[in-house]
Amino acid sequence: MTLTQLRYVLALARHGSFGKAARHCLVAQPTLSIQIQKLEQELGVEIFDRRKNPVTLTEPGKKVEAHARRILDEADSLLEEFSQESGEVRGRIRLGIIPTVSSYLLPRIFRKLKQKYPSVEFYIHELPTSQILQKIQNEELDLGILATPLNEKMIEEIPLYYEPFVVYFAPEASIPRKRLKFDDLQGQDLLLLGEEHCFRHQSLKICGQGNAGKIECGSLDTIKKMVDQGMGSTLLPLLSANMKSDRVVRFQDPEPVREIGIVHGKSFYKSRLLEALRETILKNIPLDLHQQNKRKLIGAEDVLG
Amino acid sequence: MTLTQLRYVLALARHGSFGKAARHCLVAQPTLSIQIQKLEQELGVEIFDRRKNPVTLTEPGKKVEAHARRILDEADSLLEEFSQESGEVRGRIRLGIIPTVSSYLLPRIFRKLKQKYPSVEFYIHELPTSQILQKIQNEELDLGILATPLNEKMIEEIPLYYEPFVVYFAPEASIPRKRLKFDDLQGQDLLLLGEEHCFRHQSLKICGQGNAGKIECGSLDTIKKMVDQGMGSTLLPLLSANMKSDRVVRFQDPEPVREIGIVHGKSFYKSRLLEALRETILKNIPLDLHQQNKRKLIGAEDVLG
DNA sequence: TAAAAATACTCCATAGGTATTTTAT
DNA sequence: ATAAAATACCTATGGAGTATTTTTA
Repeated sequence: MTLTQLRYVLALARHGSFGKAARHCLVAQPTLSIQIQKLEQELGVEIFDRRKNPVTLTEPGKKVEAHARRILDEADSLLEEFSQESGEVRGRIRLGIIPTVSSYLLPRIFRKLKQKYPSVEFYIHELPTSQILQKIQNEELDLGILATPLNEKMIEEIPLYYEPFVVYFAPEASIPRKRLKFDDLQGQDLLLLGEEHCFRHQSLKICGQGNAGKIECGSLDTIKKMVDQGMGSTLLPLLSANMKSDRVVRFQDPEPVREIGIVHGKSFYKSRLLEALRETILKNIPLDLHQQNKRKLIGAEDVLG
Repeated sequence: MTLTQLRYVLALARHGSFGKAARHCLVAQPTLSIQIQKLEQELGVEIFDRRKNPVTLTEPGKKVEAHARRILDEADSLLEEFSQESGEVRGRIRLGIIPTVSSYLLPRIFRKLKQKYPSVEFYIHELPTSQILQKIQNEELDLGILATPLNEKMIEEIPLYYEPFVVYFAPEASIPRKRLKFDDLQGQDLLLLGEEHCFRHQSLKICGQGNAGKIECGSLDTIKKMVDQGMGSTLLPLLSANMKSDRVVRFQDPEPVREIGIVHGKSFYKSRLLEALRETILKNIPLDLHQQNKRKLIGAEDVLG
């Protein structure tokens, strides 16, 4: 039994599929498969029911998972308390990041990143998805943070988190219920970002092509101000919304979410930097964004901004 | 960080020396050294102060140890709950065991051993130390359980537990105090086992050669009966004594103990069987025999029975 | 017939072993 | 001078990778 195997158990229990769990653990699917098998052999129990989809914990599996969680919580707290990132992380990293993530994610992580990895030079470019991909292939950028999955050959994806779409209502608007149903948006006139933003296209997937408003804005902050002026309502990504406002309303399950991931070219060596970045991000966003859970994934394919 | 490394931390903290800890972990000393170093590197802390003798936990080291204990407790409880000993342990084992251990240890473990490892044939021979060693070298026995350390070349030793010597007083005897001092035995006429028992020689190390009694017995059970008849007092190994009797008295620290260990010839492959046996024994003796702690070790060298 | 898990193999990092040197008492 | 820890070097287990086959919805 190894700590790694236990981490795999948690990941598989969370994500319900060997492939997804493997991607979240930054390993290949067979690696995770084999390690789970080995643990099952050692313990002499089937931990997962592979016939079900998504893959489910068996009854003894639930006990194993509970133990694993306690073990890893304790282990992580030890690593937390000390943990020197041994070989100091250094180097240069050129990062592309889409605007609807950038303004709300970077403030949460930038300071900590700088102080934890002072020997890393960060170059950050706020760009739409299409340009990020292009620059990664030209090796003008090392990493991108954007909405996934893209299913682009030549691009490696690593999922980061799942960000719910929320609705931001105009001051006068009547709010149908505390947790919106999917249909509640039909007929609403929504304020949307311009064509170059993938968030616009994802929003349209949610509310239907019909109600694309006549106004297009350049940034979410502009949109929010216009909503405040009563010019209409809009969809926002959760991290950009003021969740304390009673005009910000979430959806019922299955809540629509977008997946935010890190991408890199095939040539990019899996550096400690990537793991450091990923870790820092996950530590500084609300816990419930870590997993997809029962939420409905609004894909990013074919809607590159 | 691995579970193994954490086990090494606990062992080293317990035993205070890399060599001893390694023996208790069934690995070589450099193996343990290196793993401790690696963990220290990863955590960026000195866990142990190697200048001290015995090796001591540093301040941060104490925190690491506390974490490690919690992690391993949880991990062991998981393994306890399931753990299939995967590749079934099978085979034949010829075990020699000295009489002063045999009668009191075997009843504690034999039933459990049989039911946990039904495919193992146990052959058990109650013999004095010298014969066990001889038969191991002739490959007539696979393992021996006896008092260690022996420092015999050609014989591998693995420590098992540390068994206090206690005094069993005759019914009329006056008992000097609740916890005896080392000197309290001087002048007492002790009943002792015959020459062939190493326990006799160890007893004499404790009470001085002077007071070897005139009576020599063949077994501890005989001795106990004679003590009950008022023929004198004696020393007993803790596991053979009825600790509820108020005529059984322990020593103050540093309490004298004998080390009981498993030995085997160099050719004996380290089988799962050995580990199984060791584990079963440790699980079925009082916890405070597991470590030497502050007790005074009465060696078995030069007093082969 | 796709999508996902399992299998086959190859590779390499590293835990573990033996022999030896260094260090501290 | 002796005992213990560290170091050097080797071996081998097993974690991880890619490519492929098997399975199931």
